[in-house]
Amino acid sequence: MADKVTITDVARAAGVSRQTVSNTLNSPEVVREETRRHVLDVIARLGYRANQAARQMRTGRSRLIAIRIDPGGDGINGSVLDRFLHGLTESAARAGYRILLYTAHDDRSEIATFEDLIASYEPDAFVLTATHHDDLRTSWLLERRVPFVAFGRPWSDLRDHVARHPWVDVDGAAGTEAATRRLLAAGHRRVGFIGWPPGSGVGDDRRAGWERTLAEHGLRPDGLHRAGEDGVATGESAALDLLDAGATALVCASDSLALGALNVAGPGVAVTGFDDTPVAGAVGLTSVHQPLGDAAAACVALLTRALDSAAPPATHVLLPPSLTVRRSA
Amino acid sequence: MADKVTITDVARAAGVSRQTVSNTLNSPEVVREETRRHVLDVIARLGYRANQAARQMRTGRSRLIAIRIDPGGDGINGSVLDRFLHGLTESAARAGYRILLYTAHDDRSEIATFEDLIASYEPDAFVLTATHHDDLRTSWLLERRVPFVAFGRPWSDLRDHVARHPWVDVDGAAGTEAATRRLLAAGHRRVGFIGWPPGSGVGDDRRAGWERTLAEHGLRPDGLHRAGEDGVATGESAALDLLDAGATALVCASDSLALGALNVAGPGVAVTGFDDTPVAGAVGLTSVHQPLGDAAAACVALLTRALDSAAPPATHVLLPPSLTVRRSA
DNA sequence: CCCGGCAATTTGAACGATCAAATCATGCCT
DNA sequence: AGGCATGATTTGATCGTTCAAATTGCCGGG
Repeated sequence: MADKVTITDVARAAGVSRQTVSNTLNSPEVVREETRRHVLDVIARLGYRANQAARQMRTGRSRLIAIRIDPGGDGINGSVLDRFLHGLTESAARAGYRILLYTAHDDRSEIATFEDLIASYEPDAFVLTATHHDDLRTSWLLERRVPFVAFGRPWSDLRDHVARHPWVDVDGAAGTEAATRRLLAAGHRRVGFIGWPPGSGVGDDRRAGWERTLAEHGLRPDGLHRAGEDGVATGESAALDLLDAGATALVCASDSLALGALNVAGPGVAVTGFDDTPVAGAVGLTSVHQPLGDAAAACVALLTRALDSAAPPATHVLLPPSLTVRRSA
Repeated sequence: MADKVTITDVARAAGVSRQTVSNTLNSPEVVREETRRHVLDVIARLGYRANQAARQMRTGRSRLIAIRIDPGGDGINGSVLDRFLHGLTESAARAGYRILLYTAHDDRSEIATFEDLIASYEPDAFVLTATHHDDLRTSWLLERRVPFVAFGRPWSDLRDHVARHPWVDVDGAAGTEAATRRLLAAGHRRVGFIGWPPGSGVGDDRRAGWERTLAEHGLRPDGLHRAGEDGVATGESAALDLLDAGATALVCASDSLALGALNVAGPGVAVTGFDDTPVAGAVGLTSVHQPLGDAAAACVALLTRALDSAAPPATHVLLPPSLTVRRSA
C-alpha cells in the first residue's frame, strides 16, 4: 500500500495551511480563486483523498448507508433485491455514499443490529426493505430520529405513518392494472387472478389493481380469484382451478405463481407474472417490470435531501411499473 | 439518537482509567480479574460500544471488507452472487467485519475504485469475484500488498499465481462429473454436453468433468459437445442438435442452457443444469448445487487468517458441489 | 497617519480510541 | 530493611480531519 497522503502533506506541498486545503474542498467560496486552483492542483498531483475515519470523528458523518441483505430468498423473486442493491450502490456512490450490508432474522434482531451499527460504524442512514404490518423497525428509528427511507410503503397505520417517514415504492396496483387492461384489450373477458392470502400489503395492492380494472370494464371478479403461498405449486393448482371456472387469461402476483400457471395452461391461455425476474425472460413470460434502478435512485435522493437539510420533510415516491410483453400474453 | 457513550464515560463510571477499559476489551489478560469483571459490568450497563472511526484512526483497521456487486446479471445466474453475498455478510459479521459494496464496469474502473476506497474508507480487504484470464485486479492488489481473496480460481498463469494469492472456488469439474456419473448409472450411454465457447476458465472446467467421466467409462465425447453464448436460446438449438446426434441425456454448464434444453427435450431425455438457481427448483431441473454459504465462510476464514498473522500464507480452498436431484434427471 | 472593517489565511483544540512509556503497588529475596 | 522484579493501572501523545477563534494583510475614510 502506497504511503497515505494526508491533508498536512498537501498543505506543506502547496505552501498553505491544513485549513486552507480543507476549505478548498469543503467551503471553496471562502478561498481566494488563485489559491483554490493551486491547492486543487497539488491535491490532484499527490492524489490526496480525505480520510473518512478522521472526517467522521470530527463531523459525525460516516457517509455510509446501511441496508439488510436477505438470504437468496424463497426463490424466483430473490433477484429483485439484488437488482435494487446494485442500483442503490451506484446511486449512493454518485452522491458520495457507500453501502454497508448487514443481516438479521427478524425485526427484533434487526433492531439489535441498528444499535450495534449506530454505536460503532455510525451509518448516516438506513434503507429498510420488506416493510410489513406493525413494523417495529420504523417506530424504533423514528423515535431515535435516525434518518431512513423505506423501500415499500408502510402498510400499517397508513393515516399516521404515511407522512411520518420517507418511502419509495412501486405501484403494484398500477402494474396489475396494466396487465389486466392488456388482456381485456386482447378480447379476454374472464381474466383470473392468482395471489397471496389477504393481509400482506403488497399482495392486496396487486390484487386491487386487477379488481378495479375489471370493475371499470363492468366485469365482476367473483370466482375468478385464488390465493395461496407463493410458489410454483400454488400457481399450478390455482390455475387449474380457475381454468375450470372458465378463465381464459391469468394475472399473477409473482413470477413464481405465473410459472406454475404456465405449466398447466394450454397454448390459448394468456398468463402474466410480476417482477420480471430472469425466469420470465427465460420462459417468455409477460411480466410487470419494476423500475428498481429508479427506485434505488429515489431512495438515495430522499436520503440525501433529509441528510442535507436540517428539517427532513418526509416525502414519498410512488413509481409506475411497466409491462414487459413476451410470448405468454 | 441517544447520546453516545464513550470510553471516557465508562472509565469515569467504573472509577478506572480509559486505558483500563480499553485493555479489558482488547487485552483482557493484562487486567486483574476483578477489575475486568467490574468494567465489563459497567460497559454492559451503559451499553458502550467502541467507536469504529476512532479505533480505525489509531489502529489503521477499519474492519471493513469490500466487494463489488454486479448488475442483476445476464439472467438466471444472477442470484448466485446474491446468495454468496448473504453468506459473506453473515460470516463476516461473526468475525467482526462488515461488508462494503461498490460497483465497477471493468477491471480498470474497479482499480480506480480500489484507490478511492483504500484512501478514504481503508477497507481491510477485498473479495474479488468473476476472476478471469489476465486479471488486472489481482496483480494490482498483489503489488500493493492489499489483502484480498478471490472467489474463483485464478485462471491465467496458473503456475505462478496458484500460490500467489488466496482463493476459494467450487470444483466445477467435480459437479459435472457427478451429474454425468449419475446419468451413466441410469443407463444412458450417449450423454451430451452443452457449454460455452472455450477460453473461459469456468466453462472449460465444467466441460472437463463431463469429458473425463465419459473417458473413465470408456466412452468417447466426439460429436456430443456443443457450445455457445449462455442463454436459453443456445440451450434450445444445441439440445436439438445433440438429440439429432443421438444423445439421450444432456449435461449443461448453466441452468439457462439447461432450461433451453428442457424446452425441446422429450420426456425421456434427462437434463441437468448447473448452479441450482431458483428456476431449477421451479421447473424441477436437476442441477449442480454450489455451497455458496461455505464458500463465503471460507473466504472470510482466509481473510481473517491473513489479517491476523503478519505473514499471510496464500492458501486456497476448493469446495465440492453437490447434486440436487429433481424430476428432470 | 491611524484605525475600523473585511477578506484570506492560520492556529489551537477537539473528536474517541489505542500505543508506548511512566507510575504505582506488591511481594520476595538477600 | 532495602532493592528489585513483576503485575496492574495511569498518563501523555497521536492518528487526520474540521470547527471556532485568532491573526494577517489590505483598503479606504476621517
